[in-house]
Amino acid sequence: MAEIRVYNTLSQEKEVFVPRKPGQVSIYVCGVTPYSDTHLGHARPSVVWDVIIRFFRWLGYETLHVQNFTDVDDKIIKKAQEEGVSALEISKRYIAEYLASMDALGVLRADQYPKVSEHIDDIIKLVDQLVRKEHAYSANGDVFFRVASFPEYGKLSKQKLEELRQGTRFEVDPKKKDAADFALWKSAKPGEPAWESPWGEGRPGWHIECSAMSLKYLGEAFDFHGGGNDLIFPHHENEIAQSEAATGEPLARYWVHSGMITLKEEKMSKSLGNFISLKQLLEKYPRGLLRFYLLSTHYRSGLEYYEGKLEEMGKGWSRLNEAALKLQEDLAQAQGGELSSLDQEALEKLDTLEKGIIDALSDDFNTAMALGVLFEAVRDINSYKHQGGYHSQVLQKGWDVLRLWAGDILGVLQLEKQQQEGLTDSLMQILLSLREELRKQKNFALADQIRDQLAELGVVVEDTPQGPRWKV
RNA sequence: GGCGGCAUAGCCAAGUGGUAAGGCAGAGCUCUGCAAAAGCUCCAUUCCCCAGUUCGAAUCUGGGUGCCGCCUCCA
Repeated sequence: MAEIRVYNTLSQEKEVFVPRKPGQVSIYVCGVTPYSDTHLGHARPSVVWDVIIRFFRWLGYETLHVQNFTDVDDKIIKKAQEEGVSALEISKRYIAEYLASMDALGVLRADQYPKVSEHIDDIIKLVDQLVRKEHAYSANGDVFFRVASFPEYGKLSKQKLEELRQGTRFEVDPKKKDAADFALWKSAKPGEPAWESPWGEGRPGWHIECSAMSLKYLGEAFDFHGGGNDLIFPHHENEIAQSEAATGEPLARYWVHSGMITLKEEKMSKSLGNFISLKQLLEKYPRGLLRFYLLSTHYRSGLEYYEGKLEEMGKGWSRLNEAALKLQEDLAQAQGGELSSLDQEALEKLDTLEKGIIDALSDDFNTAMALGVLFEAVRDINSYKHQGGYHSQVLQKGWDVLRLWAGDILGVLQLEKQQQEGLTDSLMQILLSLREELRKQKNFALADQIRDQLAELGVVVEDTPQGPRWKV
């Protein structure tokens, strides 16, 4: 089994991955607060973790993937009040929207999607435990985490407690004993969702849900905790404090954070109002291209989005996709027989390249490099065919490599023709065979007219030695 | 102000001590009725700047400069 190296935000170094339990990988990825449409920024961690999980499975690991929905939150409540519906109704709507978008992106479903609203008891128990251990205190129905009681506070974000106290830009809640303390439980305000608790009616603060739910579904010291790097502070820092103060065990072994998507060099976010809706992108671009774009840069780097970016990337992507598509067609006509030196050489190259892909993904999930190697494979395969190679073993190997890595693991291929009924296919067959007849009769004027008019509809016809192909 | 990160060709982007992957764009050629697709060749003596360590640095150290993120809800 290949050695996996992972950059751990906690140690700020690449570390060799050693699972908590041999052969098993446990993963908690912070999900979304469902109060508005899913945007491109949300797609990044989802697709990155999708690839990581697919890769681990290919390596033979059993994976357990938990992703939460923070469905009790100020923004949801506000939205609900604006629309005059219940908070639950809002979160339900946007959870469905989120899952539909992720399905459309080809992201595998998590094993569990725990919601705050369904884990109030677990949260209360955890808060209570922290209060008993004097890591937390109640004040007029609120409960705060006593940051000073956890000496390692700041270890993830590399913040010093003193700096944090000074850096507070907001008015400090006078009920807090320390400016850096944070709420575990908030007392109920009129008209807001509230639950009974030992401290009176109220609801959980942000952060505590992830501690409670990750503990419940994954236990202590699970393998990976992930999310966008904007969650490092305060969210993940506070999770660590809560969980580790309560259990005395590490929360997670490896902290993996993905970079932000920026728009005009500014972070894409709901609060800035500069987000690109995922739903809109999915209507406009193929799923495979979207994933190709998201995976074209290392997951920790920032990724710029701008109008026309997908079009630019589309040219490269379609070369990769077309190569796979053609290979699939070629397989039907492939020939067997003895392997020539050309065949032999091609097989060896493909073998080396496949190892390169595995190495790239093993080294901190370097999808950008894996894609680079896949392009080399495409060039080699095309070149092989250009030289007259047609051996089934080689074509099969090429197809296997592309299908597995570009297809099954990275998920950037789009092999099915998009939005295309069987009827269109049949009609195109008729049209193209007629055009072939015209070309045989050297009636190029008419043949070109057909091709040009199809092009106007967005249908591209290519005349190849194996006959005409078409694509949208 | 504190913390973290980044700076590689016109653009996107790998590369963490051994002499610059890959993609797009561009130039030439092959194939082709023409086109498209595909292939071949070319396209960074050089990696923001300045010092240093080293036989050797894009890669390590120190100092600049610029940009991004976090410190407030955020993927």
